[in-house]
Amino acid sequence: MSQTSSRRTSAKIQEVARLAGVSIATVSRTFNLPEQVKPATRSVVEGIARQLAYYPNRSASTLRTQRSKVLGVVLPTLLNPVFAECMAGIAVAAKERGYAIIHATTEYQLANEEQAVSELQSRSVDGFILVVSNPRTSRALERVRAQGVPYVLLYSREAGHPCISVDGEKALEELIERLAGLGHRRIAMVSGQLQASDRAQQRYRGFVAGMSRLGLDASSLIEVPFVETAVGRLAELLAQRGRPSALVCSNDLLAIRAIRAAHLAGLVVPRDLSVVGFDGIRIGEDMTPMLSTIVQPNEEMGRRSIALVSDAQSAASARRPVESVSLEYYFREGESCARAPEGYS
Amino acid sequence: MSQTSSRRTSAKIQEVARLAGVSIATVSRTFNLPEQVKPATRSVVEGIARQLAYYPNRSASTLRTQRSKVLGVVLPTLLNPVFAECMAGIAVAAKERGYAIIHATTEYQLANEEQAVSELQSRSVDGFILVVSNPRTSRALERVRAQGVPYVLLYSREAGHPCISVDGEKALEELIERLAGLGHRRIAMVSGQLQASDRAQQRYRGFVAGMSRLGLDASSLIEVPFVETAVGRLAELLAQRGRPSALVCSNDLLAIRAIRAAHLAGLVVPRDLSVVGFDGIRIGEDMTPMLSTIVQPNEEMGRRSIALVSDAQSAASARRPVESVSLEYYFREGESCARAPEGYS
DNA sequence: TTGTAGGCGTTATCAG
DNA sequence: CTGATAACGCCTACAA
Repeated sequence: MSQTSSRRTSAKIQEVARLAGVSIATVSRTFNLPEQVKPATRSVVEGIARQLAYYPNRSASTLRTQRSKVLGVVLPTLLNPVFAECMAGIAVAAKERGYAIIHATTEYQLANEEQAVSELQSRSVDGFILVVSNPRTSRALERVRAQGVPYVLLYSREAGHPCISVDGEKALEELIERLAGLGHRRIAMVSGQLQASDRAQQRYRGFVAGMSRLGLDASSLIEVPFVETAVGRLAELLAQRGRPSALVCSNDLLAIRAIRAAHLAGLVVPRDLSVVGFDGIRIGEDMTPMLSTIVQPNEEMGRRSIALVSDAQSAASARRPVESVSLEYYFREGESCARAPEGYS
Repeated sequence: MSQTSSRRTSAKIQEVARLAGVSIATVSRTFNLPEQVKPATRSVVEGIARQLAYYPNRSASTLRTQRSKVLGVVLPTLLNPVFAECMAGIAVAAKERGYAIIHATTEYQLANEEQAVSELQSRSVDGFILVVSNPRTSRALERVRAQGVPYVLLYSREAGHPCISVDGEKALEELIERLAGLGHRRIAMVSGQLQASDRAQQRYRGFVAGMSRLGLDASSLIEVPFVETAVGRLAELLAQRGRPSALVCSNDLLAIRAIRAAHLAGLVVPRDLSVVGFDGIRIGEDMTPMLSTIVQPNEEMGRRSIALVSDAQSAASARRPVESVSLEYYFREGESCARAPEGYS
């Protein structure tokens, strides 16, 4: 009953060594450098270890080797499925490579970025995976570089940093072209605060470029600072005459809200209004109408990020030129995007 | 340029001690037992520490104190927003209390539960927050108890274990009553694999109880083993005559898919079919129709779980009777649930 | 192939 | 209030 099996001796490795008739060094090697241990010895040690349910103490090992086998992940929030999906990919790949993940969310607050990095540094993570607001000005990123551990930026594309992303600018340009092909002329972009995210800026640039190229008015930018308020604000705008026939949203969460706003404004999507998102969150596929969107391989991005930092980890010294990865995106047809209404231009 | 500031001396605490003119013991105390250090000394040390950007090495501290200030979280997946929301709550509360989180997902695979726990144990977490398939048979849970660290079960309700949950059984019973009040007689329950989750079972029991109490046929259980296939399967069923007028889903993700299935079957929700979910994921509020559902306070549940284990942590010895927490749920009206079609019974 | 032993950075005990 | 000093459990030259 009383689980007071208080072993004060501890040092289970000693126990294993004793029972196996070897030194603790050999036990250690059995785990870390098995090939250096005679097979016979090894299997004895392994047997005993299993019996005693012994496994090396990670803190001790970390202290000694200066390697924690923990990676730090900093991202805005897990409440946006795009990051949850990304995290899922990260988790899988990390596990495969023997890393654990400690994450911190910034809630889109710049101040939190730096704090998150500090916290993770104090946990002596071996590397960082970061989704920052803006790589160019990020003090968090500075801190990471100062420390010299490997890192990779997710979703950003910034020369001089290892990034994993898709070309959002190009994607948006193509999207505009597609919409124009469907007869849309009045197209508005809905975005979160542009300055809060270089991803949003990237996509916005594509919007402007695409519109300009077709000679369309690219001035319709609807910035919704707080996602919570997006619906009301959008509904108002959509109720006005002269409203756009298509809404291009900077991310899927906004697109979903835009669809709701349209509904509140008495519009039917996609009959009266086309709405397209960006991110390709899975849940968009289950919605009705199914969300039309530009799909990024979020989980893969997560996986690749682990590959990158963990490779950099091993490479260590050879600080090569920084290798970024640009992945493919694609347009998911969905059902929230259709031909522009007749006589609408 | 070359960041080869290779300090071979390391031991920054020594440096701090030296510059502050004290021993490393005092430096340590300044961080851990500030009240034992003369204010004057303390501020000197703090100043130097800040200058050198010194912070205690966690691994060393963990090794010495046998406390990592890391908590382990095991949950099915982050791709279901219900767990992502929960995790968000966990993260906030953990941060407040100085804990970091390492999580592992099971992907609803029993085998992974135990492996996840082992992995986390090897990372010497100070406690566990678990969302397991079934507390009664969980070997993972056994392992945790064997180790003797504090833990708490999320979403489960099982005597003998500290649990944080809402009363899903009662909630479903009440829901049935509500639907009956709206004229629904043919009500079916849509669930994932029952045996894969005691939460689902709990809710199902409530469904049966509620139906029986009203003298309704409670035999309509639609089990969709793989969520991925839910839509197709449901659409088929909904296309048949004699279909239910209301669908009660064991979770919101299923409800969203049910709505899609209804659409594919040519039905309009809620005019032709009412659909209700369970969980209260936020995104349900942004959908059109807004998801009617039973809302659990997911983030709060996460927060409370941290409170529980971290308190148990400090209490340590006094193993009190196990205190579970049952939180309030509520029905979110939404728009996916309405009066039953005329002449439908 | 295996053993010996120093030290990773802290904390806690015990003196002073 | 402060200092000296053992561990904490492991890894890795270096020796054997």
